[in-house]
Amino acid sequence: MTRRDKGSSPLVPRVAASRLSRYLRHLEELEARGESTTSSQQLGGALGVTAAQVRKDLGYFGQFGFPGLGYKIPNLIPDIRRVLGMERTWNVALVGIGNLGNALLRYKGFQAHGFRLVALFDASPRIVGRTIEGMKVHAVEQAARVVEEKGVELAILAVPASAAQEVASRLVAAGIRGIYNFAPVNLSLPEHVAYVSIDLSLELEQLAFLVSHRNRELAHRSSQETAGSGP
Amino acid sequence: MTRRDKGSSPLVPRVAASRLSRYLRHLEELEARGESTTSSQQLGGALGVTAAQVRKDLGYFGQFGFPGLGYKIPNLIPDIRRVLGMERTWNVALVGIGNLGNALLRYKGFQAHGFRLVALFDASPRIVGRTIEGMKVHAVEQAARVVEEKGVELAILAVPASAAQEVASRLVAAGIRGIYNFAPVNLSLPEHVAYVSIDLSLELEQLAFLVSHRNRELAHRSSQETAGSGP
DNA sequence: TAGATTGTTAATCGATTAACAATC
DNA sequence: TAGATTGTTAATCGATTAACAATC
Repeated sequence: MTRRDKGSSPLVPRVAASRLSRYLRHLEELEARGESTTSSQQLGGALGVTAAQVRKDLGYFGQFGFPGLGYKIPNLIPDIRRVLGMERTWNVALVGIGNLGNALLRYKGFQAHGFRLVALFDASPRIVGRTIEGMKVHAVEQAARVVEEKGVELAILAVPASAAQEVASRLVAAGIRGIYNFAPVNLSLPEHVAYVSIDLSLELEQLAFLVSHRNRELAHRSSQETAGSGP
Repeated sequence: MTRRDKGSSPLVPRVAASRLSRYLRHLEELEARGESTTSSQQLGGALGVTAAQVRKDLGYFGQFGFPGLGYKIPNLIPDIRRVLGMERTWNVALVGIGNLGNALLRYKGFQAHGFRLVALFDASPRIVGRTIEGMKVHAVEQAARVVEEKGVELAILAVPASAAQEVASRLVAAGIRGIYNFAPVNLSLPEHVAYVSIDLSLELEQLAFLVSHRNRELAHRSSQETAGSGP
């Protein structure tokens, strides 16, 4: 229970970085529309956060704006990219070519955002050795060599829950620096390896929860009136 | 800026419900292993949250435990299921059969968790009318009819960002009650429609951010020693 | 009974919002 | 200059943790 990591986390709230990505998205859109400046007010308004929040979030990383004028979009975009580590391309491996893996493999969204898929891995001997989308599928045992050869930095983990921890450990041993996990398990990883997890079923369950709940609320409200004017 | 919704949100912290899903997962695993009781201590330990957090989260929804004894797994599982609205099956439509949609279509995870895919939609005339996995693909224009006929309650939205808002509005008009959105846009939906959003690229960007950051940290630390013993 | 563990209230912590001096 | 908007400090809000009486 000792709070040893006091110094490593408190500067930047975890959610601030995630909002930064959203700001970036929107700024790119504004730029595409030919806009050249914006303000915390405008940016926040578009994304449903307060102007203060926008300024605070940016403030964690530097001073990017001009009092009285706002933010210059052509400057702010690369500034945020730099902060997010997106001024460069990241080499990514996909591990697990099942249903989900196959989809992610063909998903164009990652490439569009500065990620390059450079290696494929799978456990099944029926798949290992095959070539998919121009890439050879390697056995996970080959991770160390392939990671080295291809300069893989991040791994997308789309293997069954039962295999996830073992595969993750192997990837860590192979020198991977971040894991994007789709398996519904809590991986235990060394501190120096970054970790983002998405549980697709869990999120859908959350939606079911919200729907059930919203019902109860509405049932409650309907004692007054039906379908009030939403904001 | 008027806080009108004071009464609608404060009782249950948004994250508590999401932890509930994780508790449920772990409890199911414990049950499969033949365990019959657990404690907030044990449950929290396994998932990386404090015992107090576990008790608090459950406390939002009722009293499920027995002082001195802990929780009875065969009771707690259905209790949480009920809270989450997972004591029943949900009928789901998949909208958008592109790369991602195709994957989600074949993804077995949802079925395993009480969701049933009952309808497919797409905008492309090349796909509409085809049968995939035993389901006919409908045009989005048919949403109202199909939603009614098949009893669709939730929709998985896997369409391009540019189409997302329009399709979402159509689904809402068709009577859908919740949207699980994979398009990287902020949908604006009426209050009575629940909404969960996942942005796959954004999350990967977060991973890149974490890796970049962790580097800076390590670089900092390495002025003292290389690769200290992590907790 | 003694030991264990809950449910819940109070204390702490962190993140969001408001406010405002600095400044373009 | 006057008006606008930043960066940042202080105030508020909400969520997490600690503590402990109730109770099995």
